[in-house]
Amino acid sequence: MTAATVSRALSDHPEISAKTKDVVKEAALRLNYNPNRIASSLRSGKTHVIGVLIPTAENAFFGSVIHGITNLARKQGYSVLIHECDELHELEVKGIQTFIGARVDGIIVSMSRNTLNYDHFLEVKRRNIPLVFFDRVPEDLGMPTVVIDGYKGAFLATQHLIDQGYRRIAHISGPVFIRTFSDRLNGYLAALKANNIPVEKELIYTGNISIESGMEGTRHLLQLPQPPDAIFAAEDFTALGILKQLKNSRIQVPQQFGIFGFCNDMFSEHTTPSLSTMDQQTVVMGQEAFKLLYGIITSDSSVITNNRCVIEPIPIFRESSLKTSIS
Amino acid sequence: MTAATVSRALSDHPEISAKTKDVVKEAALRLNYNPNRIASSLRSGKTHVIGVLIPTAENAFFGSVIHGITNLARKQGYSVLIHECDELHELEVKGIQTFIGARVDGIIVSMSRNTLNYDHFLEVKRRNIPLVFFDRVPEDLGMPTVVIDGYKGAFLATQHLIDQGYRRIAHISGPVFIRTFSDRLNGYLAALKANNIPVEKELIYTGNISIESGMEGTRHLLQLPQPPDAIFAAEDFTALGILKQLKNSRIQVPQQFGIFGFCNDMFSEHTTPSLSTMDQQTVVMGQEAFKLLYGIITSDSSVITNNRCVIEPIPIFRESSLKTSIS
DNA sequence: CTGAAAGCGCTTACAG
DNA sequence: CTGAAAGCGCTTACAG
Repeated sequence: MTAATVSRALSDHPEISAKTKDVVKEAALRLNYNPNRIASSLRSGKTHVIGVLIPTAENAFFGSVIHGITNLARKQGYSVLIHECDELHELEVKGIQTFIGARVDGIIVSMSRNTLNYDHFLEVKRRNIPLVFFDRVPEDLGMPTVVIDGYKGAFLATQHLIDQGYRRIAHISGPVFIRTFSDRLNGYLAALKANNIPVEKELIYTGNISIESGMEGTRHLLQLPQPPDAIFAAEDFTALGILKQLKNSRIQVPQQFGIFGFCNDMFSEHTTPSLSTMDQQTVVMGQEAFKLLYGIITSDSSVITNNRCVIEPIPIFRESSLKTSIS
Repeated sequence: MTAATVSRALSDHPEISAKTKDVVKEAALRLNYNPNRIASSLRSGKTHVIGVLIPTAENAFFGSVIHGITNLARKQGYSVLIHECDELHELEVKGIQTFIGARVDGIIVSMSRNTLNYDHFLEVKRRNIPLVFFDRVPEDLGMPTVVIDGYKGAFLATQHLIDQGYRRIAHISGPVFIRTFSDRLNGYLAALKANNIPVEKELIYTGNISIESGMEGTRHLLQLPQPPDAIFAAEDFTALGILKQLKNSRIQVPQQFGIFGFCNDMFSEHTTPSLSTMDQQTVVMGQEAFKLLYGIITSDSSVITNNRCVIEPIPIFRESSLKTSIS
């Protein structure tokens, strides 16, 4: 029996007899034979490895997305290479080069905050390596992406605060040059408009995604001539800062003041009061990213129609915004 | 110029002239040449890939350790393959087989809770693939491990509660058949002894690492004839449950009751009051695991002397245990 | 249904 | 200092 026959038997080649397959498989098991995937990859041109490039694994969001990706990947026989860029464009480029060197079958990326130059992604495209982005996606590159509907999430959050009877609703945003945060700002603005509430520019504070900026923004908003009685925060750390500052100022949440966050971070259900927020379905996001990539890898045609997946945000109503259920 | 010369020039082989190297490197850059690492691996027998096997990436602890591993690995030119076992022994075995098939240069493992059979690890050893464990390590396999000093952490936490003036200190443990939790239980017992405090069995409640079991344990302890006035919890979710139950029972923390947790989970600094806990230096743990593995990979001798790395726990004193600074 | 042969793209011992 | 040749362990088109 030759290596060719063994190879075919182990991969269930249709032209091999059942008897031969049995003999080969039994022997493989007995001898603890573990095929060399490196050799297989070199010959077949398929590595069954995908690369995942993220800012950092030290972050519940990305950890959760990785979980979604690897779980589905394993079921389809793919292994996952992880690279972190630590928000450095240079390391992002290096990660892509490593993936190309490893001849991965596809790449999933969430960009560094500091990436403005897309040459490395264009190089991936030039080499016809399937590429999917999630959450932090490049604009106008026409590449497949998975994102959360931040506009809708912000709209729903703001509408909820209005429905709960809050009258002046402020927004503490993140850096709005980032699409993620401008989307949420726009959703907030749209909800005000839909309720015929005039937009007041002084009620919009630009923060930087941190507890400190949440506190700072709150102090700023509270000393306005007409302070707000609720804040929609662009993400949960900001919301936590708002909560801390209101406690310092002895303002009751949610009775006197409402808070709504975004992200459903680990801690948000454990604060006192617990934080209302938008869940981003992070595991689903990872799964959808892999599905999109897998679809491209396995499609013979290079034309992918549905190349944009939008995840629904799920409102999580907790104590910080439920005025009516308390009063 | 032959492929051999190019290969040598690119890897800075000492026998190649500087001029040739320059020519080759310039051309490589100009043509966007990216060497095929698969072919290189097949020939050289080194993949420069390590495998990391964890229960799940959807957990801040493991995400943080991965961060520590990948950061150091990248600096040494290694890529990281991730596999999750979802606490299933079967998937753990599959992950090891995948790593062997991928011919990784080394493997880092934190075991599934349900792993009792070590055959897959012995197979790794038999194939002389360097293997390092962290946190959840097998007993008596004599393999290199990185663990936190849970005994010491528990001792320090208990001593701190005593020093703060708490008189009856209970312990809500995790499943004590797991070494991690028996170590912490023993550290608690040792601290009591060191202070001549008699051990009372009814003050030790066995929980299951959850908010619910923290609450349940607290209810149980509070209805004792002589209830405790402080609890050292084996980990932070349990500590959070304790806090929630004490709030329900209108018991003031830390004035009437002290709480000390373990792990320094994301949420623990954001509860009200914030939770005192033991930080596990998770990033350092990942770094040490990689260092240990790298040492084995690069050592010519297979004799590794220091094959056990013990990480110091760092006490984080927060509101839930600081009675004296308040009164 | 199975075998013989070529080849994936590198690296490296050997020769000069 | 550089080249020619072999070979890593598979897969696959071709032949029978």
